[in-house]
Amino acid sequence: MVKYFDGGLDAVFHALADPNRRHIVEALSHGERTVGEVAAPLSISLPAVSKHIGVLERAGLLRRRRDGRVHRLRFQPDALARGSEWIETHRRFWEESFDRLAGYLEKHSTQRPDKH
Amino acid sequence: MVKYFDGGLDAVFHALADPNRRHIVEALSHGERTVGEVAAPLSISLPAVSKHIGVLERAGLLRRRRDGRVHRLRFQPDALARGSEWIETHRRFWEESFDRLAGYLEKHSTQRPDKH
DNA sequence: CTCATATTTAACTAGATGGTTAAATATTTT
DNA sequence: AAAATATTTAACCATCTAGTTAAATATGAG
Repeated sequence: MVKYFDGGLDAVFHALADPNRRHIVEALSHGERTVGEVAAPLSISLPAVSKHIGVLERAGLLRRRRDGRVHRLRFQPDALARGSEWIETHRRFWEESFDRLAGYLEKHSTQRPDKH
Repeated sequence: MVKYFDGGLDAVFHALADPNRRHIVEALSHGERTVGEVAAPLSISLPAVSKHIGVLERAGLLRRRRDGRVHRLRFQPDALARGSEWIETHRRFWEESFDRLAGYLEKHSTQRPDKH
């Protein structure tokens, strides 16, 4: 199996593919929160939240700081930026293709372009 | 049964969390491709590719057009835009928090803000 | 009609995921 | 020291995933 290194995009997108985990990221996007604070509005058990936090942590989306008996979680925007970059790169490719087609159509406005 | 069936964020991010599927999206970002063309560079069986295409299709990331015995696949950037929007929204929240903190520090430059 | 090509569907499998409850660990409070 | 609080780890389970090979479907070509 040809598994190429992709800079953690698998982990980042996988982490974002769950509504509870996105909810956690949303909570952290407003500031630092403890595990309990982040867990409160979710309708799952604390161990389940703990696992979700682990997934986000391994994906690089949050950082944990132990403060006494609470763990304070902090959003880590760089990992999110990596996901965003991949998406924007491919949206841009598409838009450029679209622009090239538009340009072609402008020059050859009476005929439709070949399919390839 | 298939878990990620609609074009929601779960489905979009889940679809992007696999390198083979991202490779397919990359191929399509350069233009329309058939199933066979998209499958050629991947080191997995055709049925496996067919399933990946189904995942991308259900996530709204591509559209299929039957043309004789080939299926032509077209990238669908709107779904990607939805993923991007979620990411950018939360990066923005974070940056705004950061800006507010910066503004606070500017006004109260001799003291550090409370951790709260 | 028959053969070849393009793609999907079916049936199966090993391993991952997301949830649970119960127990363990670490720290603060009394 | 004992009790309370915050969080993780362990053990378990049902379902989902990503892959496989073999068979089915649909269309095109000779």
